[in-house]
Amino acid sequence: MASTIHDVAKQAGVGIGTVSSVLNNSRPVKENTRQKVLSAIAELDFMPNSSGRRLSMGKTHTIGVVIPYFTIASQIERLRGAMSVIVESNYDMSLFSVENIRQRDKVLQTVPRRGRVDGLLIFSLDLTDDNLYQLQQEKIPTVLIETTHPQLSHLYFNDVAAARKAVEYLIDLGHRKIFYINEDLNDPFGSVNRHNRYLGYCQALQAKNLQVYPAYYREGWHRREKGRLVALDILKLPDRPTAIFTFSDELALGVLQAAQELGINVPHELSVMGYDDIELAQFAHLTTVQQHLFETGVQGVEMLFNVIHKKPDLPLQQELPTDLIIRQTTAPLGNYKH
Amino acid sequence: MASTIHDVAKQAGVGIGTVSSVLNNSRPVKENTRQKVLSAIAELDFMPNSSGRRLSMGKTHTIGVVIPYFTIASQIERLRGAMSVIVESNYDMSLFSVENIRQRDKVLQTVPRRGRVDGLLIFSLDLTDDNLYQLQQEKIPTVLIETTHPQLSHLYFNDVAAARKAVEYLIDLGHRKIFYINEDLNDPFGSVNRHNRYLGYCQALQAKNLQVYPAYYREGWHRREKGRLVALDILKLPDRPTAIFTFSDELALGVLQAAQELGINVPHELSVMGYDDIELAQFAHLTTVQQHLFETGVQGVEMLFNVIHKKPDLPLQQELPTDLIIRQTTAPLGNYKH
DNA sequence: CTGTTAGCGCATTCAA
DNA sequence: TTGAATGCGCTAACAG
Repeated sequence: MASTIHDVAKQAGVGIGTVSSVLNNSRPVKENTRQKVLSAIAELDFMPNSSGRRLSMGKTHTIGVVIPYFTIASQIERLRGAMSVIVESNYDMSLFSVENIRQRDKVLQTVPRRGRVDGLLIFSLDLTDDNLYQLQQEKIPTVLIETTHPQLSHLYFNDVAAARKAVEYLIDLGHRKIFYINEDLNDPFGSVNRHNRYLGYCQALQAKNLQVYPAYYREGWHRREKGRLVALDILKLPDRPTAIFTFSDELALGVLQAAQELGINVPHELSVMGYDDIELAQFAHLTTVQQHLFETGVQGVEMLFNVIHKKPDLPLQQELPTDLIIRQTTAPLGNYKH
Repeated sequence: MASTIHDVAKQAGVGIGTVSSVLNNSRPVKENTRQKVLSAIAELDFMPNSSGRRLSMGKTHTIGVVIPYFTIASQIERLRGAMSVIVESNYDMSLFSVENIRQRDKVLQTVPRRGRVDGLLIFSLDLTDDNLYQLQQEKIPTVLIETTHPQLSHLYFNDVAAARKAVEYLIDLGHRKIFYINEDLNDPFGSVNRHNRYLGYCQALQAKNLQVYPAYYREGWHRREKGRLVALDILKLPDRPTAIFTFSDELALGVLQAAQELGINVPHELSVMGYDDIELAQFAHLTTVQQHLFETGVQGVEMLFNVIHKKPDLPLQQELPTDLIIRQTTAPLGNYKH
């Protein structure tokens, strides 16, 4: 049915080696025979079978992208960035969504095999020793995004510094009662950045000689609704905060919703600071920490191509910048009486 | 390096045929030898090479998903739905983003080949005759979503009826000056649904004995910003509309933004009706036509599996329901004076 | 410059 | 019940 390299060879009256040479420019071919081959290819509408080529070359020309919590807007933004590079290369993108530990372990022990993908881009997943062992076994080029690992190439953010800068900004506005709503520290996929952002929060307070009150620390899940519920709780306190910093924009959007429901004016009665700068953040005029999500995806793929083609001895590591984006959910303390 | 079926056979002291039989349960194996094979597999941490299996079986166990305008929220929602099914099957998902005609033609003439994917899921793309020809040539199972084609399986919406219902709702609220902001009718990827929704708009007016004014028809692009610009234009008219219906939620969000800038109260001075029900629509309390985006992705993959496994003679076709979601951007006319 | 051949790793048929 | 041989379509080494 679909024609093969043999059909082309026969049609052109040459051997299959010559056809292959024309296809891949792998060795010089006399112009005359090249033309014969090319027209045979055109007549038969031939295109080399991908499976055959994969097996023969031992390459898949496929990049696997592993994404936890595919429902999160920030992950989609990164994916878009990664896609924009891959679509212009001659690689395919295979997508693996991971929503729980079972799926993570299944993906991490079946996907990184020769013959499956040439390289792996892993988003926001702290790897277990078992996971790492699997990767090392097969020597599959791997790049981590938004996580670090001493033995793997990665692209990471300085979460401590970024969170610290954000909270210092709130302090400089005059705020003293600043709550932090974190994501679950027991997340199955790891919580290094959760720890780090909290650390940044603490460092900011200490740098300004303010005390860290454990009572100002709360945890939500990564859904907007959770942020709303936690905020409703906090904002009903007799001595409620004048500012809330959250682990993610999703949580912050929930906080905004809660404030609206309680008739609390943002930013005059309450400042809200998010983290991520997802598309919705702009719509909600949310002050937040920008992660350059799209750009991260782009650079992740570029780093992965580097690892695949240049096979560096040591893992590549690169820190990415973050920026504070001031919008309209933060304001100086005391501008407003209620 | 990575072990092969031969290594396993040697380790277990059997032939490779036996190992293959154990792996695929393709023929009975004596329990004793099965155990020997299984423990050899465990010892060597063997997993069959995907490329070898693909070539031998002539199947890729990969579903290709083609998505135009990967930046659009509604497409992501559908993708999530599709992913939720594929991740639990033993298929991989290969993603192909298509942002322009060049990319569309490249993808549609290189991807649907044997050895590349076993099936193709195509979102929101009106196919050209050339595109169709490519698909037919290779007989690759294909399912279209949000487009129709007599010769291909597809999942579609009754855009005419849905738009009509939406506009009739506005009319029933008392509105008479109802603008429609469409997307570009010259979109390179096709405009059947753009035509259909406009048709529904016209039908609604005619059914209520109202006239269709060409002046009430505008076009934007699919970005929010475009919706905003068009709306700014419309809302400054001396005889501005009391209601605006848009092709997409993105456009509607732009309209809301414009109204806010001009100090026009929604819904009391202006009703706004979107289309899609993306996640943001809920956040913006936008009245809209729900497309069940996630569910569409789910059903698309299920239909594709049907086509792949049962090879029906005729293309499968299924109409999907749409619902009007009333939120807070529409209100009866005349409740408010300005 | 080009035709032939030997694998790549597997599933499967044919013998035994 | 099992081992050996064949072929999937291709690339690359080998030989001319």
